[in-house]
Amino acid sequence: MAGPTKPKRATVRNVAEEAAVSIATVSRWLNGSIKLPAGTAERIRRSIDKLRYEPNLHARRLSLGKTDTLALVVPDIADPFFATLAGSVEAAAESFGFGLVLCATLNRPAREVDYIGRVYRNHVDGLLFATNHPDDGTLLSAIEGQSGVVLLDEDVSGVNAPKVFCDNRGGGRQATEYLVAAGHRRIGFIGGVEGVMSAVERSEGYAEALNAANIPIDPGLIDFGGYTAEQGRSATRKLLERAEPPTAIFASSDQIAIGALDVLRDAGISVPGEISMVAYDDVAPFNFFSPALTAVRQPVADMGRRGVERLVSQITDPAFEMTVERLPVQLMQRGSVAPPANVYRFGRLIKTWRNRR
Amino acid sequence: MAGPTKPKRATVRNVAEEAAVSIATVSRWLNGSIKLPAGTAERIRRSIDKLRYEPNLHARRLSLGKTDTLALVVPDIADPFFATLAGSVEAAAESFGFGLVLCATLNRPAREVDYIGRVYRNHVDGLLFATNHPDDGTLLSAIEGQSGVVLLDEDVSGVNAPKVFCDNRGGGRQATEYLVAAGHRRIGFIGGVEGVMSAVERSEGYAEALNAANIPIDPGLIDFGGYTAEQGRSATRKLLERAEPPTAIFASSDQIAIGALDVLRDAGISVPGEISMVAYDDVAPFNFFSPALTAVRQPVADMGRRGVERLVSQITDPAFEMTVERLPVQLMQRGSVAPPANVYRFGRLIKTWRNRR
DNA sequence: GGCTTTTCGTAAACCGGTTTACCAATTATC
DNA sequence: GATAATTGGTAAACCGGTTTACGAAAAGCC
Repeated sequence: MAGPTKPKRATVRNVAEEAAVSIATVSRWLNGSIKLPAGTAERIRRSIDKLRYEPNLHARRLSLGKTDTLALVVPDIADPFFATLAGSVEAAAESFGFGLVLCATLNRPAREVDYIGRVYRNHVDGLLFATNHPDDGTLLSAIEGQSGVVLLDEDVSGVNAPKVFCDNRGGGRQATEYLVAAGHRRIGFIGGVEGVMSAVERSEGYAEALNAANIPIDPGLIDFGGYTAEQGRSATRKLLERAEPPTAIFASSDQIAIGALDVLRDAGISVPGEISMVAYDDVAPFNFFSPALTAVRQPVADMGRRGVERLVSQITDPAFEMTVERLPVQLMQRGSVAPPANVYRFGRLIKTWRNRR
Repeated sequence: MAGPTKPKRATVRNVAEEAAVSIATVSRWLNGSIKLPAGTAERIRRSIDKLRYEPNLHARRLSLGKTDTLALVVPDIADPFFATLAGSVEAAAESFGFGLVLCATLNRPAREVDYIGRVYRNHVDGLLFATNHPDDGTLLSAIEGQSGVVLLDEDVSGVNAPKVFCDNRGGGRQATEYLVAAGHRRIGFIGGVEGVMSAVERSEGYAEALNAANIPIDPGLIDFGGYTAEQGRSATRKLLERAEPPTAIFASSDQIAIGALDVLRDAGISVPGEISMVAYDDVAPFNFFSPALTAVRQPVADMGRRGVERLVSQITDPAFEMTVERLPVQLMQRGSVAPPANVYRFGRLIKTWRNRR
C-alpha cells in the first residue's frame, strides 16, 4: 500500500471550470469586487463547496504583496512579562483580522536585525518590537526608514516610530515615595540594564522622589545590570556588604525582586521586618509570596493591545501620525513594606537590623 | 514632499540581467543545484550585493509548496506553562531551520480546528498541538488523516499521530506516595478537566499510591474541574466544608495550587502546619512561596524540544514511524509537606486542625 | 578527426492567485 | 432608431520564484 500522498487541493481554475465561468469572475466575486446575477453566483458557490476550494495563501500573498500578519519581537517568550504581552497582542491582532507570528530574539542582535528585516521582506505587514538592552546603533539603522514598526515597552533611541511605553518615571517615583512615606531614607535601587530607557527613567523617578524628600542620593545604593533574577541576587549581595545596608530595596522588575528575596532569605533577613521591598511589573503571582510583595503594576496587556491598534492604523491609514504614548502604572500595596528597622533619632543612628542579629 | 513609498525590491530577473546570465542560472546557483565557473559565480554574487537582492519568500513558498515554518498551538500563551513550552519549541524549531508561528486557541474549538487546517492549507509544514480539554470528536476528525501533526502534553483520544507526553501517572503516584510517607491518609485530589488524559492519569497515579498503602479511596476527596486557579479555589472550599477535611492536598497544576493557597490563607489555615500541599508542573516560582511549595516538576522544555524533533523527522523522513513517548517527571521536595496535624491513634481521631482553632 | 561526455547556460512552463483592459449583449436616453 | 451607459463576463499579464527539457561549446577518449 502506498504511503499517504498529499491531497490535491482545488484551485480557482477548477472552480471556474466547474461553474462554467472564467477565473477572473470567480476571483472577483470572491473578493466582492463584482456582483453577479443570482444564477451565476449560485453556481460558483456550489462549485466551491463541491471541490472544497480554499484559496492558496501563498499565491494570494505573492499576488497582493501583503500578508495580513503581524510579528511580535520579544527577547524571551518564556519570561512571564513578555508572555503576558504576547497574549494580549495575539488577541488584539486577531480582533483586527491579523495573524501573529512570535519571535524570540534571546537578545542576540543578529536575530533582532533579522526579524526587523522581515517587514521589509514582506514576511509580515507590520512588527511590534520590544527589546531590553541598549542599542549601539545597530537597531536604529535597522529600523530607520522601515515603516510598519512600533516600539513597545522599551525605546530604541533615535528611532522615529510610533511608541507605546509605560510611565517608568512615575512608577519609580511612586514606589520610592511609598518607601519614603514609610520612613525609609536608605533605599537601594536595583535597576535593569544600564542605559536602557526604562531603567534610566525608573531611576530618575527614584531620584525625584528622594530629592522631593530632601534625601541625598547615594550612588552606592544604586545598581544597574539587567532585569534578571541574577542581577537581583548580585546587587542585593553588594547592598548587604555595605557598612550601612539599605532599609528598603526598590527592585525594578519581578525577576530582580525574586533574586533579591532569594539572597535575603539565605541571609536570614526578614522582609519587611528588616528590609522592605517594592517590586516592578507585577506579573508574577506576588500576592502568594510571603510576604505578599508590594509592586508597581505595569499595564502589560493594555500596552500590547494599544501597540496593535497603533500598528494597524499605521498600516492602513495613510494619514497616520507617529506618537509616543505613556500608559499609567499603579502601585499595588501589599505586605512587603514596613517602617524601617533602622531608626534615626536626632540624626543619630540608634538601631540597625545588624544590631538585632 | 511625497510620503514614504515602498522601496522596490530587486528580483532574480534583475540580478540575472545585471550579471548577464539567465534567471534559471541564478536560481539554481543560489539553491546549490549547479556549480558555475568562478567568473560567472562572481558576477552573480556581485549583482546580488549591488542590488541588495533577497528572494521573495511568498514566491518561493508558492513555487515550492513548503514554508519551512512550524506552528505551535496552545490554549493560552500567557499561561506560564505554555509560555515555557513555547520558548523551548521556538528554540528547537530555529535549530532545525524552521520558523515558528504561535497560536493561542483560548480553548475555542473553532480556533483549534482552524489552526489544524493550516497544515493542510500549507500555511505551515507541521504543527505541534497542545490542548487542555477533552475532545468530543471534533479534534479527532480534524486531525485525522492530517500528516504533520504531533500531539504535545495532552492526548486527543483516537488520534494516530506522534505524541510526546509526560509521565502523568508516575507523577501522580510520586506525589501521593510522598504524602502518604509523611503520614497522610486523607489526601484531597484536585484535578484538571474531567476526562482529559493528564487529569485521568494523575488521578490513577493517586489511586495507585493509595491502594498500595491500603488506604481506601474516598470519592469525596476527589474533584475535577480544570487546571485553573479558580478550580483550585472552589475545590479547596468544598474540601474544607467536609466533616473531615483532608490533611493534605495534591493540586495537579501550578494554578490550582495557587488558588488553593489563596483559600487556605483566607481561612487562616497554615501550610504545611495544618494542611500539606503538593503541586504539579513547577513552572511557577514556587521556591519563593512561603512555604516553598513541593511540586512535581514536568520537563516542559524537554517536551517542547522532543516534540519538534519528532515533527521535523516526520516531515523530512518518509520512513517515519509514529510513537508515543513519555518523559519522566521529578518530585521537587520543598517545604509544603509535613506530617498531618490530624493524628489517629489506635484508629481513633485524637486531634484535627479544626480542634486547634 | 570524429564521437561521446561533461560543462555552462537558456527558454519556457509552472505554482495559484489578482487585476487590467476590453468586449458583447442589454438596457437607458434622447 | 441611433447612441450612450450599464451589465455580465473574458483573455491575458503579472506577482517572483523553481524546475524541466534542451542546446551549444568545451573537454575527454579512441
